[in-house]
Amino acid sequence: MITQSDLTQHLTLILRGTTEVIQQQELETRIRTALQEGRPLRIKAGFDPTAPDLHLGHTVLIQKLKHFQDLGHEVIFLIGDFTGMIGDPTGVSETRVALTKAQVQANAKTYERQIFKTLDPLKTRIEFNSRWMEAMRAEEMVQLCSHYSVARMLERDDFSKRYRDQKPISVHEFLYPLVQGYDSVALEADVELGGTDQKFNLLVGRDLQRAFGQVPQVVITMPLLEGTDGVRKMSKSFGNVIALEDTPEDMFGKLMSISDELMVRYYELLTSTDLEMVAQLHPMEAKMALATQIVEQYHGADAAQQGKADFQQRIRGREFPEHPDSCLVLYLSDFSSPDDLSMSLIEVIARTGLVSSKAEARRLIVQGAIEIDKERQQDVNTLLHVESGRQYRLKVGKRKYATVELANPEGAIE
RNA sequence: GGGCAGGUACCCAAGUGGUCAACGGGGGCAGACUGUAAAUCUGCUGCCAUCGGCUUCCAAGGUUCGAACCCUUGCCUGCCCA
Repeated sequence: MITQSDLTQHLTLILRGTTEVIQQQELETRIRTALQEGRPLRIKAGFDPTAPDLHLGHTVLIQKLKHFQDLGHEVIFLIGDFTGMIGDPTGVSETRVALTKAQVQANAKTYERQIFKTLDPLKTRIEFNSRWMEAMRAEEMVQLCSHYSVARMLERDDFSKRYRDQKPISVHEFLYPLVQGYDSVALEADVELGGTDQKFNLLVGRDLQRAFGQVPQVVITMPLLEGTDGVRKMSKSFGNVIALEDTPEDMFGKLMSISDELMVRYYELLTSTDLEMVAQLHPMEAKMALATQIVEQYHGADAAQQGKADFQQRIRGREFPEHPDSCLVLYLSDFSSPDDLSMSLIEVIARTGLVSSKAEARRLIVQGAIEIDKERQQDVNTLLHVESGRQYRLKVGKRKYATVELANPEGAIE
Protein backbone atom coordinates (compact mmCIF):
# COMPACT_ATOMS: atom_id res chain seq x y z
CA MET A 1 0.00 0.00 0.00
CA ILE A 2 1.27 3.44 -0.87
CA THR A 3 0.98 6.00 1.84
CA GLN A 4 0.72 9.71 1.26
CA SER A 5 4.01 10.25 3.04
CA ASP A 6 5.79 7.84 0.71
CA LEU A 7 4.51 9.83 -2.18
CA THR A 8 5.44 13.15 -0.67
CA GLN A 9 8.95 11.99 0.09
CA HIS A 10 9.29 10.66 -3.40
CA LEU A 11 8.14 13.92 -4.91
CA THR A 12 10.30 16.10 -2.71
CA LEU A 13 13.44 14.46 -3.95
CA ILE A 14 12.35 14.64 -7.56
CA LEU A 15 11.35 18.27 -7.38
CA ARG A 16 14.48 19.43 -5.63
CA GLY A 17 16.26 22.06 -7.69
CA THR A 18 13.93 21.80 -10.66
CA THR A 19 12.99 24.91 -12.58
CA GLU A 20 9.75 23.71 -14.03
CA VAL A 21 7.63 20.59 -14.23
CA ILE A 22 5.12 20.19 -17.01
CA GLN A 23 2.68 18.96 -15.76
CA GLN A 24 3.26 18.43 -12.10
CA GLN A 25 -0.19 16.97 -11.71
CA GLU A 26 0.59 14.35 -14.33
CA LEU A 27 3.87 13.60 -12.63
CA GLU A 28 2.15 12.93 -9.34
CA THR A 29 -0.42 10.72 -10.95
CA ARG A 30 2.19 8.74 -12.78
CA ILE A 31 4.32 8.29 -9.73
CA ARG A 32 1.37 7.15 -7.73
CA THR A 33 0.46 4.60 -10.37
CA ALA A 34 4.06 3.51 -10.69
CA LEU A 35 4.35 2.92 -6.99
CA GLN A 36 1.07 1.14 -6.77
CA GLU A 37 1.70 -1.14 -9.68
CA GLY A 38 5.38 -1.58 -9.02
CA ARG A 39 6.11 -0.49 -12.54
CA PRO A 40 8.90 2.03 -12.70
CA LEU A 41 8.73 5.14 -14.85
CA ARG A 42 10.99 5.49 -17.80
CA ILE A 43 13.18 8.58 -17.49
CA LYS A 44 15.06 9.94 -20.45
CA ALA A 45 17.80 12.51 -20.72
CA GLY A 46 19.69 13.17 -23.93
CA PHE A 47 23.32 14.11 -24.39
CA ASP A 48 25.39 15.32 -27.27
CA PRO A 49 28.06 12.88 -28.45
CA THR A 50 30.31 15.63 -29.75
CA ALA A 51 31.13 16.78 -26.25
CA PRO A 52 32.17 13.70 -24.35
CA ASP A 53 33.94 15.67 -21.69
CA LEU A 54 31.35 16.12 -19.07
CA HIS A 55 31.60 19.06 -16.74
CA LEU A 56 29.79 20.09 -13.61
CA GLY A 57 27.11 21.72 -15.72
CA HIS A 58 26.07 18.36 -17.05
CA THR A 59 26.02 16.81 -13.64
CA VAL A 60 23.00 18.82 -12.66
CA LEU A 61 21.00 16.56 -14.94
CA ILE A 62 22.91 13.47 -14.00
CA GLN A 63 22.21 14.11 -10.35
CA LYS A 64 18.56 14.34 -11.15
CA LEU A 65 18.74 11.06 -13.05
CA LYS A 66 20.39 9.64 -9.99
CA HIS A 67 17.46 10.74 -7.87
CA PHE A 68 15.07 8.90 -10.12
CA GLN A 69 17.32 5.89 -10.18
CA ASP A 70 17.54 5.79 -6.42
CA LEU A 71 13.78 5.84 -6.30
CA GLY A 72 13.68 2.76 -8.46
CA HIS A 73 12.83 4.22 -11.83
CA GLU A 74 14.33 3.21 -15.14
CA VAL A 75 16.92 5.71 -16.27
CA ILE A 76 17.89 6.08 -19.91
CA PHE A 77 21.01 7.94 -20.82
CA LEU A 78 20.44 8.79 -24.44
CA ILE A 79 23.35 9.66 -26.66
CA GLY A 80 22.25 11.68 -29.64
CA ASP A 81 24.70 10.16 -32.05
CA PHE A 82 22.41 10.49 -35.04
CA THR A 83 21.85 14.16 -34.45
CA GLY A 84 25.50 14.55 -33.63
CA MET A 85 26.58 13.07 -36.90
CA ILE A 86 24.64 15.61 -38.87
CA GLY A 87 26.05 18.55 -36.99
CA ASP A 88 25.01 20.74 -34.14
CA PRO A 89 22.82 23.81 -34.68
CA THR A 90 24.63 26.01 -32.20
CA GLY A 91 27.25 28.31 -33.62
CA VAL A 92 26.65 30.31 -36.71
CA SER A 93 29.76 30.13 -38.78
CA GLU A 94 31.23 26.93 -37.56
CA THR A 95 30.16 23.79 -39.25
CA ARG A 96 30.83 20.89 -36.99
CA VAL A 97 32.76 18.06 -38.40
CA ALA A 98 30.64 15.02 -38.71
CA LEU A 99 31.66 12.32 -36.30
CA THR A 100 32.51 8.86 -37.42
CA LYS A 101 31.03 5.77 -35.85
CA ALA A 102 34.31 5.05 -34.16
CA GLN A 103 34.48 8.51 -32.65
CA VAL A 104 30.96 8.23 -31.36
CA GLN A 105 31.79 4.88 -29.80
CA ALA A 106 34.86 6.34 -28.16
CA ASN A 107 32.89 9.27 -26.85
CA ALA A 108 30.24 6.96 -25.53
CA LYS A 109 32.91 5.08 -23.58
CA THR A 110 34.07 8.35 -22.09
CA TYR A 111 30.53 9.18 -21.12
CA GLU A 112 30.13 5.86 -19.39
CA ARG A 113 33.29 6.29 -17.41
CA GLN A 114 32.15 9.69 -16.27
CA ILE A 115 28.49 9.15 -15.52
CA PHE A 116 29.06 5.94 -13.66
CA LYS A 117 30.74 7.91 -10.96
CA THR A 118 27.25 9.01 -10.18
CA LEU A 119 24.86 6.51 -11.69
CA ASP A 120 24.64 2.78 -11.10
CA PRO A 121 26.01 1.01 -14.18
CA LEU A 122 23.78 -1.98 -13.64
CA LYS A 123 20.63 0.05 -13.56
CA THR A 124 21.42 2.55 -16.28
CA ARG A 125 20.34 1.98 -19.84
CA ILE A 126 22.42 3.66 -22.48
CA GLU A 127 20.80 4.25 -25.83
CA PHE A 128 21.82 5.79 -29.13
CA ASN A 129 19.22 7.48 -31.24
CA SER A 130 20.84 6.24 -34.42
CA ARG A 131 19.29 2.90 -33.53
CA TRP A 132 15.90 4.07 -34.72
CA MET A 133 16.82 7.13 -36.74
CA GLU A 134 19.03 5.31 -39.19
CA ALA A 135 16.24 2.89 -39.91
CA MET A 136 13.86 5.69 -40.68
CA ARG A 137 12.99 6.13 -44.31
CA ALA A 138 12.77 9.51 -45.97
CA GLU A 139 9.05 9.08 -46.27
CA GLU A 140 8.72 8.63 -42.53
CA MET A 141 10.97 11.58 -41.95
CA VAL A 142 8.77 13.78 -44.08
CA GLN A 143 5.77 12.50 -42.22
CA LEU A 144 7.46 13.33 -38.95
CA CYS A 145 8.02 16.86 -40.21
CA SER A 146 4.36 17.21 -41.05
CA HIS A 147 3.54 17.12 -37.37
CA TYR A 148 5.06 20.51 -36.77
CA SER A 149 4.71 23.92 -38.38
CA VAL A 150 7.38 26.45 -39.22
CA ALA A 151 5.60 29.12 -37.23
CA ARG A 152 5.74 26.94 -34.17
CA MET A 153 9.40 26.21 -34.81
CA LEU A 154 10.08 29.91 -34.84
CA GLU A 155 8.59 30.15 -31.41
CA ARG A 156 11.74 28.65 -30.09
CA ASP A 157 13.78 31.33 -28.40
CA ASP A 158 17.06 30.95 -30.13
CA PHE A 159 15.45 30.52 -33.53
CA SER A 160 13.34 33.62 -33.20
CA LYS A 161 16.27 35.53 -31.82
CA ARG A 162 18.53 34.50 -34.63
CA TYR A 163 15.79 35.25 -37.09
CA ARG A 164 15.38 38.70 -35.62
CA ASP A 165 19.11 39.31 -35.55
CA GLN A 166 19.36 38.27 -39.16
CA LYS A 167 21.58 35.35 -38.28
CA PRO A 168 21.44 32.25 -40.44
CA ILE A 169 19.18 29.35 -39.63
CA SER A 170 19.64 26.21 -41.67
CA VAL A 171 16.65 24.11 -42.51
CA HIS A 172 18.17 21.03 -40.96
CA GLU A 173 18.22 22.79 -37.65
CA PHE A 174 14.48 22.53 -37.61
CA LEU A 175 14.94 18.80 -37.66
CA TYR A 176 16.69 18.74 -34.35
CA PRO A 177 13.72 19.33 -32.13
CA LEU A 178 11.76 16.86 -34.21
CA VAL A 179 14.33 14.13 -33.92
CA GLN A 180 14.79 14.73 -30.24
CA GLY A 181 11.06 14.66 -29.79
CA TYR A 182 10.81 11.51 -31.79
CA ASP A 183 13.33 9.89 -29.49
CA SER A 184 10.73 10.14 -26.78
CA VAL A 185 8.27 8.39 -29.04
CA ALA A 186 10.74 5.63 -29.82
CA LEU A 187 11.58 5.13 -26.18
CA GLU A 188 8.06 5.69 -24.91
CA ALA A 189 9.46 7.96 -22.26
CA ASP A 190 7.39 8.85 -19.23
CA VAL A 191 9.59 11.72 -18.21
CA GLU A 192 12.26 13.71 -20.01
CA LEU A 193 14.84 15.81 -18.24
CA GLY A 194 16.65 18.73 -19.75
CA GLY A 195 18.13 22.12 -19.09
CA THR A 196 15.86 25.12 -19.27
CA ASP A 197 17.29 25.82 -22.72
CA GLN A 198 15.84 22.50 -23.83
CA LYS A 199 12.30 23.35 -22.88
CA PHE A 200 11.13 23.81 -26.43
CA ASN A 201 12.60 20.53 -27.61
CA LEU A 202 11.19 18.72 -24.64
CA LEU A 203 7.76 20.06 -25.37
CA VAL A 204 8.01 18.96 -28.98
CA GLY A 205 8.44 15.50 -27.54
CA ARG A 206 5.07 15.83 -25.85
CA ASP A 207 3.40 16.92 -29.06
CA LEU A 208 4.92 14.14 -31.07
CA GLN A 209 4.05 11.51 -28.55
CA ARG A 210 0.49 12.73 -28.65
CA ALA A 211 0.58 12.61 -32.45
CA PHE A 212 1.83 9.04 -32.28
CA GLY A 213 -0.88 8.01 -29.90
CA GLN A 214 1.21 7.94 -26.74
CA VAL A 215 0.63 9.62 -23.44
CA PRO A 216 2.79 12.73 -23.50
CA GLN A 217 5.84 12.68 -21.29
CA VAL A 218 6.26 14.82 -18.24
CA VAL A 219 8.88 17.45 -18.86
CA ILE A 220 11.26 18.50 -16.12
CA THR A 221 13.67 21.35 -16.68
CA MET A 222 16.73 22.02 -14.58
CA PRO A 223 18.60 25.31 -14.32
CA LEU A 224 21.73 25.79 -16.35
CA LEU A 225 24.73 25.93 -14.13
CA GLU A 226 26.81 29.07 -14.48
CA GLY A 227 30.46 28.57 -15.34
CA THR A 228 33.42 29.75 -13.32
CA ASP A 229 32.84 33.30 -14.53
CA GLY A 230 29.57 33.23 -12.65
CA VAL A 231 27.68 34.77 -15.51
CA ARG A 232 27.44 32.62 -18.58
CA LYS A 233 26.33 29.05 -18.56
CA MET A 234 29.07 26.53 -18.15
CA SER A 235 30.22 25.64 -21.61
CA LYS A 236 33.40 24.53 -23.25
CA SER A 237 33.16 27.29 -25.80
CA PHE A 238 33.16 29.90 -23.06
CA GLY A 239 36.17 28.34 -21.40
CA ASN A 240 34.49 28.47 -18.04
CA VAL A 241 34.06 24.81 -17.30
CA ILE A 242 35.07 22.60 -14.46
CA ALA A 243 35.45 19.25 -16.15
CA LEU A 244 34.89 15.98 -14.38
CA GLU A 245 38.23 14.83 -15.69
CA ASP A 246 40.13 17.86 -14.55
CA THR A 247 42.89 16.86 -12.19
CA PRO A 248 41.90 17.01 -8.53
CA GLU A 249 44.22 19.98 -8.12
CA ASP A 250 42.67 21.84 -11.01
CA MET A 251 39.19 21.06 -9.93
CA PHE A 252 39.86 22.20 -6.42
CA GLY A 253 41.54 25.37 -7.58
CA LYS A 254 38.76 26.26 -9.97
CA LEU A 255 36.13 25.68 -7.35
CA MET A 256 37.99 27.95 -4.99
CA SER A 257 38.15 30.72 -7.54
CA ILE A 258 34.42 31.10 -8.00
CA SER A 259 32.59 33.99 -6.44
CA ASP A 260 30.79 33.61 -3.15
CA GLU A 261 27.51 34.09 -4.89
CA LEU A 262 28.23 31.33 -7.33
CA MET A 263 29.32 29.07 -4.52
CA VAL A 264 25.84 29.14 -3.06
CA ARG A 265 24.45 28.27 -6.44
CA TYR A 266 26.81 25.33 -6.74
CA TYR A 267 25.79 24.10 -3.35
CA GLU A 268 22.20 24.33 -4.39
CA LEU A 269 22.54 22.43 -7.62
CA LEU A 270 25.44 20.09 -7.06
CA THR A 271 25.09 18.95 -3.49
CA SER A 272 22.36 18.10 -1.05
CA THR A 273 23.96 20.10 1.69
CA ASP A 274 21.61 22.20 3.73
CA LEU A 275 21.89 25.77 2.48
CA GLU A 276 21.03 27.29 5.83
CA MET A 277 24.06 25.64 7.26
CA VAL A 278 26.29 26.87 4.48
CA ALA A 279 25.23 30.43 5.19
CA GLN A 280 26.54 30.07 8.74
CA LEU A 281 30.06 29.31 7.61
CA HIS A 282 32.75 31.76 6.68
CA PRO A 283 32.60 31.96 2.87
CA MET A 284 36.15 30.75 2.63
CA GLU A 285 35.42 27.74 4.79
CA ALA A 286 32.25 27.01 2.92
CA LYS A 287 34.10 27.13 -0.36
CA MET A 288 36.76 24.79 0.89
CA ALA A 289 34.09 22.38 2.01
CA LEU A 290 32.37 22.58 -1.34
CA ALA A 291 35.56 21.98 -3.26
CA THR A 292 36.46 19.07 -1.05
CA GLN A 293 33.06 17.51 -1.40
CA ILE A 294 32.93 17.78 -5.17
CA VAL A 295 36.48 16.64 -5.82
CA GLU A 296 35.81 13.75 -3.52
CA GLN A 297 32.83 12.64 -5.51
CA TYR A 298 34.71 12.48 -8.78
CA HIS A 299 38.20 11.58 -7.67
CA GLY A 300 37.86 10.05 -4.24
CA ALA A 301 38.75 11.18 -0.74
CA ASP A 302 42.52 10.96 -1.11
CA ALA A 303 42.51 13.07 -4.22
CA ALA A 304 40.32 15.62 -2.50
CA GLN A 305 42.83 15.96 0.30
CA GLN A 306 45.62 16.24 -2.19
CA GLY A 307 43.78 18.89 -4.12
CA LYS A 308 43.26 20.78 -0.93
CA ALA A 309 46.90 20.51 0.04
CA ASP A 310 48.00 21.68 -3.37
CA PHE A 311 45.71 24.64 -3.13
CA GLN A 312 46.97 25.56 0.31
CA GLN A 313 50.58 25.46 -0.85
CA ARG A 314 50.34 26.92 -4.26
CA ILE A 315 47.95 29.73 -3.72
CA ARG A 316 47.32 30.52 -0.13
CA GLY A 317 50.90 30.00 0.94
CA ARG A 318 52.27 31.06 -2.41
CA GLU A 319 54.62 28.20 -2.06
CA PHE A 320 56.03 25.89 -4.57
CA PRO A 321 53.58 23.02 -5.10
CA GLU A 322 54.37 19.36 -4.82
CA HIS A 323 53.46 18.83 -8.45
CA PRO A 324 54.67 21.69 -10.64
CA ASP A 325 52.88 22.34 -13.89
CA SER A 326 56.02 21.79 -15.87
CA CYS A 327 59.46 20.31 -15.27
CA LEU A 328 62.00 21.57 -17.73
CA VAL A 329 65.17 19.60 -18.19
CA LEU A 330 67.98 21.21 -20.12
CA TYR A 331 70.78 19.36 -21.86
CA LEU A 332 74.24 20.51 -22.69
CA SER A 333 73.23 20.55 -26.31
CA ASP A 334 70.70 23.24 -25.50
CA PHE A 335 73.51 25.70 -24.91
CA SER A 336 75.78 27.33 -27.41
CA SER A 337 78.87 26.31 -25.51
CA PRO A 338 79.45 23.80 -22.70
CA ASP A 339 81.47 26.49 -20.95
CA ASP A 340 78.64 28.95 -20.83
CA LEU A 341 75.53 27.36 -19.44
CA SER A 342 73.30 30.37 -19.61
CA MET A 343 70.04 30.87 -21.38
CA SER A 344 67.83 33.89 -21.68
CA LEU A 345 64.98 33.87 -19.21
CA ILE A 346 62.53 34.42 -22.03
CA GLU A 347 63.76 31.29 -23.73
CA VAL A 348 63.51 29.31 -20.51
CA ILE A 349 59.95 30.40 -19.86
CA ALA A 350 58.97 29.63 -23.41
CA ARG A 351 60.46 26.17 -23.09
CA THR A 352 58.39 25.32 -20.06
CA GLY A 353 55.41 25.39 -22.36
CA LEU A 354 53.43 27.43 -19.85
CA VAL A 355 53.17 30.39 -22.21
CA SER A 356 52.00 30.51 -25.79
CA SER A 357 54.88 32.52 -27.23
CA LYS A 358 58.10 34.26 -26.40
CA ALA A 359 56.30 37.54 -26.71
CA GLU A 360 54.05 36.46 -23.90
CA ALA A 361 57.02 35.41 -21.79
CA ARG A 362 58.51 38.83 -22.38
CA ARG A 363 55.31 40.54 -21.34
CA LEU A 364 55.07 38.52 -18.16
CA ILE A 365 58.58 39.50 -17.21
CA VAL A 366 57.86 43.18 -17.76
CA GLN A 367 54.70 42.86 -15.72
CA GLY A 368 56.51 41.36 -12.80
CA ALA A 369 54.84 38.00 -13.07
CA ILE A 370 58.00 35.94 -13.11
CA GLU A 371 59.93 34.72 -10.11
CA ILE A 372 62.99 32.51 -9.92
CA ASP A 373 63.43 30.98 -6.51
CA LYS A 374 61.07 33.56 -5.05
CA GLU A 375 62.88 36.49 -6.57
CA ARG A 376 60.98 38.60 -8.96
CA GLN A 377 62.70 39.06 -12.31
CA GLN A 378 61.70 42.15 -14.19
CA ASP A 379 64.58 42.52 -16.58
CA VAL A 380 63.82 41.21 -20.01
CA ASN A 381 67.48 40.56 -20.64
CA THR A 382 67.96 38.33 -17.64
CA LEU A 383 70.09 35.30 -18.30
CA LEU A 384 69.67 32.16 -16.29
CA HIS A 385 73.03 30.63 -15.49
CA VAL A 386 72.31 27.02 -14.94
CA GLU A 387 74.47 25.17 -12.46
CA SER A 388 74.44 21.45 -12.62
CA GLY A 389 72.75 19.67 -9.76
CA ARG A 390 70.70 22.67 -8.87
CA GLN A 391 67.00 23.00 -9.37
CA TYR A 392 65.48 26.36 -10.17
CA ARG A 393 61.92 27.10 -9.23
CA LEU A 394 60.01 29.31 -11.56
CA LYS A 395 56.76 31.00 -10.80
CA VAL A 396 54.94 32.04 -13.93
CA GLY A 397 52.03 34.31 -13.23
CA LYS A 398 49.57 33.81 -10.46
CA ARG A 399 49.27 30.10 -10.42
CA LYS A 400 51.75 28.34 -12.63
CA TYR A 401 54.95 26.80 -11.43
CA ALA A 402 57.82 25.04 -13.15
CA THR A 403 61.16 23.56 -12.24
CA VAL A 404 64.24 23.97 -14.36
CA GLU A 405 67.36 21.88 -14.06
CA LEU A 406 70.28 20.57 -15.98
CA ALA A 407 70.17 16.96 -17.02
CA ASN A 408 72.17 14.76 -14.71
CA PRO A 409 75.73 15.02 -16.08
CA GLU A 410 76.90 11.59 -14.89
CA GLY A 411 73.85 9.76 -16.12
CA ALA A 412 73.93 11.58 -19.38
CA ILE A 413 74.03 9.02 -22.11
CA GLU A 414 74.43 10.70 -25.42
C1' G B 1 16.71 33.83 -60.70
C1' G B 2 16.88 39.52 -59.68
C1' G B 3 17.92 43.80 -56.28
C1' C B 4 20.27 45.60 -51.85
C1' A B 5 23.51 45.31 -47.53
C1' G B 6 27.58 42.88 -45.40
C1' G B 7 32.23 39.52 -44.41
C1' U B 8 38.16 43.29 -39.90
C1' A B 9 42.26 40.13 -34.51
C1' C B 10 39.01 35.14 -29.26
C1' C B 11 33.88 37.92 -29.67
C1' C B 12 31.36 42.60 -30.83
C1' A B 13 32.83 46.68 -33.57
C1' A B 14 35.54 51.35 -35.85
C1' G B 15 38.51 52.26 -40.05
C1' U B 16 37.11 53.11 -46.44
C1' G B 17 44.52 54.51 -50.70
C1' G B 18 49.92 56.02 -47.10
C1' U B 19 50.62 58.61 -40.23
C1' C B 20 47.25 50.73 -39.49
C1' A B 21 49.46 45.35 -36.28
C1' A B 22 44.78 48.43 -37.18
C1' C B 23 40.18 53.29 -32.42
C1' G B 24 36.65 51.48 -28.78
C1' G B 25 34.07 47.68 -25.84
C1' G B 26 33.81 42.60 -24.02
C1' G B 27 36.75 38.53 -22.84
C1' G B 28 41.66 36.89 -21.43
C1' C B 29 46.40 37.64 -18.94
C1' A B 30 49.45 40.34 -15.37
C1' G B 31 50.32 43.77 -11.18
C1' A B 32 48.08 46.19 -6.68
C1' C B 33 44.29 45.07 -3.10
C1' U B 34 42.25 40.24 -0.95
C1' G B 35 39.80 35.03 1.35
C1' U B 36 43.67 32.42 -5.36
C1' A B 37 37.45 35.26 -4.25
C1' A B 38 34.02 39.14 -6.02
C1' A B 39 34.23 44.47 -6.77
C1' U B 40 37.87 48.26 -7.87
C1' C B 41 42.40 50.57 -9.93
C1' U B 42 46.62 50.07 -13.46
C1' G B 43 49.08 47.79 -17.48
C1' C B 44 49.38 44.20 -21.39
C1' U B 45 46.79 41.50 -25.17
C1' G B 46 49.74 38.95 -33.84
C1' C B 47 54.84 36.71 -34.26
C1' C B 48 60.30 37.01 -34.14
C1' A B 49 63.93 40.33 -32.66
C1' U B 50 68.82 44.92 -29.72
C1' C B 51 67.46 49.34 -33.49
C1' G B 52 64.36 46.56 -36.62
C1' G B 53 61.86 42.85 -39.27
C1' C B 54 57.90 39.37 -40.59
C1' U B 55 52.80 37.53 -41.38
C1' U B 56 47.48 39.70 -40.87
C1' C B 57 41.73 42.72 -42.04
C1' C B 58 36.76 35.98 -46.29
C1' A B 59 39.74 33.71 -50.88
C1' A B 60 42.27 34.30 -55.47
C1' G B 61 43.79 37.64 -58.98
C1' G B 62 44.43 42.95 -60.63
C1' U B 63 45.28 48.54 -60.46
C1' U B 64 49.03 51.51 -57.71
C1' C B 65 55.46 53.78 -55.76
C1' G B 66 52.02 52.03 -51.84
C1' A B 67 45.67 48.64 -50.37
C1' A B 68 42.03 46.32 -44.71
C1' C B 69 40.42 50.33 -47.77
C1' C B 70 39.88 50.79 -55.38
C1' C B 71 38.64 46.92 -59.53
C1' U B 72 37.47 41.64 -61.07
C1' U B 73 36.02 36.84 -59.98
C1' G B 74 34.74 33.31 -56.44
C1' C B 75 32.93 31.68 -51.59
C1' C B 76 29.81 32.85 -47.34
C1' U B 77 25.70 35.62 -44.59
C1' G B 78 21.29 38.68 -44.02
C1' C B 79 17.11 41.45 -46.07
C1' C B 80 13.64 42.49 -50.13
C1' C B 81 11.41 40.84 -54.85
C1' A B 82 10.26 36.38 -57.91
